[in-house]
Amino acid sequence: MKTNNNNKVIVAMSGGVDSSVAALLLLEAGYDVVGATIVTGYGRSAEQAAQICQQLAIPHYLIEAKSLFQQQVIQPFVDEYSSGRTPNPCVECNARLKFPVFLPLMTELGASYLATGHYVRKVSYNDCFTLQRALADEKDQTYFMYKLAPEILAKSLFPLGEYSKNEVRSLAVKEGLASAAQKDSYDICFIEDGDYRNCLSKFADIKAEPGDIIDQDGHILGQHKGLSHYTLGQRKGIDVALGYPAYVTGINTGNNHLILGQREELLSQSARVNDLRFLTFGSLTEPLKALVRVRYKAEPVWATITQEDDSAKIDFSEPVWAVTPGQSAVFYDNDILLGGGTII
RNA sequence: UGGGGUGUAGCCAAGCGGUAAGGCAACGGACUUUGACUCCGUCAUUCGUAGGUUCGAACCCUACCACCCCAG
Repeated sequence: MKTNNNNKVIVAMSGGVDSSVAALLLLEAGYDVVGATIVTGYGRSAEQAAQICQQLAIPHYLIEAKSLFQQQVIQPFVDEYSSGRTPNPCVECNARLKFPVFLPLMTELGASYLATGHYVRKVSYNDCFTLQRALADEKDQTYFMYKLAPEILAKSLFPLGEYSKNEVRSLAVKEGLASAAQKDSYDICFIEDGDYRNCLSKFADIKAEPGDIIDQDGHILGQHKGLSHYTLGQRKGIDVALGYPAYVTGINTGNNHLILGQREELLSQSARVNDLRFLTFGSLTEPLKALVRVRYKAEPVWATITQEDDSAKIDFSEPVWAVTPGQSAVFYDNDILLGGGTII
């Protein structure tokens, strides 16, 4: 193994501002910085990342991961939609691809650390490493990171945790980095035109099978374009005018029905999750009271989490809107990430 | 066929002689490292058609057309 006090760090470089500045900050802090970019075949090309590395005078490596990406991210994404759930590919990508894929290179180069441009802070809690929400709370990305393996988290560095987006951007400008003016990336990275629906059929032979749109009482309101076009709580794109805003309240793959209803019908007092993960302890021997976020950018809600094997029941202290199977429920102690699970 | 009713944007719908509310949907934008939600903006020179009355009509009159209901 490498010496424990070497300060070689691999920075995951996307070519955007955030990862560029992460590399910059580590250089300034005296780390031995190496840049590396994952090639998935989607999203930004590696060219800009290479250019940034050149500017920073650091080596740049490419990591080929096309088929791994297909297998670990895209396929599960498609499968989830096929079964009427709504996947969160970023959570899976972080856990299964974005971080693990660097491990071989770390070994090869003898690097001690892996750094990314995520807005999160690594902290110790209960003698474990976990994440604290970013100082700039509105940019926080801990929601997407709860499935990170502890051994990977132990080696990770997140230089941007204390910075605001504006600070990061002005650092890039000040340094004259090529990414300084780069527009932020939004939406799923492998969806090119911003609409996942158009791509679903390209990725796999997912059958867009039209069917009935019905209300609570079974009245037919219209025709849907295939259940994978919809998610719980969706209002837009249904093309049904009821006189009041209508939301997707149910997706029934059994009879291929899309169920519409009023907003209030989507409130739930509890939820179940599986694939339970805790970063700060093994498992729950007694119910845990914690703040729970049911989606990225949602007000956290106090809840009681009761573990049952690999799954858990979550009882909310107040009704939560549109708890959606396939999405993640993430647990916090104030701003400390405790863990999470996939809503079923 | 006789009697009654209704025809306003994609859907629902106000308007009742003074120069087209609103809701839903749709579209555009903002927000956003998931899907969503939310927010902002846009959306009938024209009221089934053709005439007529009037200074002026979606609103009154006439005819025609369409649809609905009740009679048969």
